Amino acid sequence: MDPFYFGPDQLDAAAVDEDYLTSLGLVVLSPEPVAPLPGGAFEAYQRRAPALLEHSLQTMSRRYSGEHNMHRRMFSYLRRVAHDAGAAVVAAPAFPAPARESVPGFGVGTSQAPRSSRFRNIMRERLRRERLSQGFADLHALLPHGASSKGGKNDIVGAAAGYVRELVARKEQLSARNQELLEKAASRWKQQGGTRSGVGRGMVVKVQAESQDHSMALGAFVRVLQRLKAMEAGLQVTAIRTRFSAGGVWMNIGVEGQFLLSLT
Amino acid sequence: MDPFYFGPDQLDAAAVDEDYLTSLGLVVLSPEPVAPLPGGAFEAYQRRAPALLEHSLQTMSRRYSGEHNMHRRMFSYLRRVAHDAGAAVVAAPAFPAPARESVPGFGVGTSQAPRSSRFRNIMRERLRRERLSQGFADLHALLPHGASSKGGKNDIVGAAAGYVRELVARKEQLSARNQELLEKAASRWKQQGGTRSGVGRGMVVKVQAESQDHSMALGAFVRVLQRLKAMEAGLQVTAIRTRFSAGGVWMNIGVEGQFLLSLT
DNA sequence: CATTGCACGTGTACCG
DNA sequence: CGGTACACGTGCAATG
Repeated sequence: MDPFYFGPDQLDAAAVDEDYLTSLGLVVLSPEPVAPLPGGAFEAYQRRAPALLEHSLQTMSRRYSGEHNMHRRMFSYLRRVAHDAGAAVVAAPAFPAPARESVPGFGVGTSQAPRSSRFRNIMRERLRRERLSQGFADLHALLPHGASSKGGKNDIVGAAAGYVRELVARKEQLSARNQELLEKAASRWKQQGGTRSGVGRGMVVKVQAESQDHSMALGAFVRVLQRLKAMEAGLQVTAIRTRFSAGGVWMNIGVEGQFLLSLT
Repeated sequence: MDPFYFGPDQLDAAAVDEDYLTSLGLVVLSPEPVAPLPGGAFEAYQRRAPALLEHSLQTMSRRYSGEHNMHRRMFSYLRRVAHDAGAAVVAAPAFPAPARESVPGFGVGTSQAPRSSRFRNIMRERLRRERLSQGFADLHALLPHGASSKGGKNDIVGAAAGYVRELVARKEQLSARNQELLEKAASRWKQQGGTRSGVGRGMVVKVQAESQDHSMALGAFVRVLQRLKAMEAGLQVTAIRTRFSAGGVWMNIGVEGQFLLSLT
């Protein structure tokens, strides 16, 4: 009776939304109140194993095992209180939202027929949200740990966009370099012979190192050779002579062609 | 008066939520009803130009210019109807949701003080959602047109995850191939490496190439030297002797220590 | 009809 | 206290 209080449970209030309540994880069985278990919100997108497949239906929606049920218990509690204590103007406007069946035209009649549709809508929406969060978790899992540090949906999409941009750029650059390399290799093979460069004559580049650490000297030589090789234009290495001795190491490189070597 | 109907406009209902109404784009001025303009939901993530920057604050929230205002007009209409016709039990539970100020404890008193806070909360939430949709649009913009075809948030995150996976895989594969190419660019090479592992002490590693391209030979030698240098454990290079001739090039490397060289 | 998807406003938790 | 972020239930549009 008394249809005031905007009536959160305008129906019998006993077994009104039994399916809804069960959907909240508040089954009537289990007298013990499920244990609080606050669990923190969402647990920071717990990065589940890659799980390349099988995220279809099986282990889905298990993350929300004992999670936000505190909300739900509170909701149920509020609803029950609003029903029990006749007074108490607790204006809880949109908790499970009465709105008997989205029939704004007229209020009476047609009371118990469609009730299950609403419940299924709720469940569908919840599942949709859960799936989306799952997708977020998956996406967050395979982002570099540096980016998307805040672990929020917004940050995740931003970081994903940036990461995709970076990956595409890297991929294109790598592909270009690969193609260039391939092309150069094919081109070089045909371009034999022209070792006789015009103005430049042969000369010898000498590199010496006093350190006794052969490894470091090797590193230096590798760097010099890389530099030399990087100057692809009209430069030919004709000989390399290296000696590692106790007091140091030296390296003579014979080259032909004009070049300008600036060892920083 | 009459605090029943859960009171969507429990206050004076004249200039109750003037800021809220203006936020809905329903300013009192403009007698013409703003024109319907359904506009479709979200316009399928209209892929705005890349806009690498400047999506900070300027042109933001302009996408919702004349968009869902139909909803809002309906909302306002419903609220006005609920206020005018005193009866009419139109249970509109959560439209702008009365809940005078989230003060569930007691209903009377403290009526007009905090009203703006709720409005700012609404605006903040709306802006957050809008930002997230913006991120979705950005992310969707740089996905391959084939994937994420359905243009839904869920599909977008899924497609983004798949795309990232594919990009990473492609990148690694490309990098590996690049390295392999660099290593084996001229597959004509006869890399005869002295892969004498065992407990050997001093020995000579011989590398020969038949190509006349000195640059490629240099690259190969650089790589060999890098490999050698990378084996820091108990390995010493004692001498390097290289000769570049017309018919090819060879390189002898004297090493000491046990090692295991596997030139793939 | 039923289903999918989205935006909305709200309540709550966490952080300065 | 205000700020941010999330999940929630709901209404509405569009698609079968």
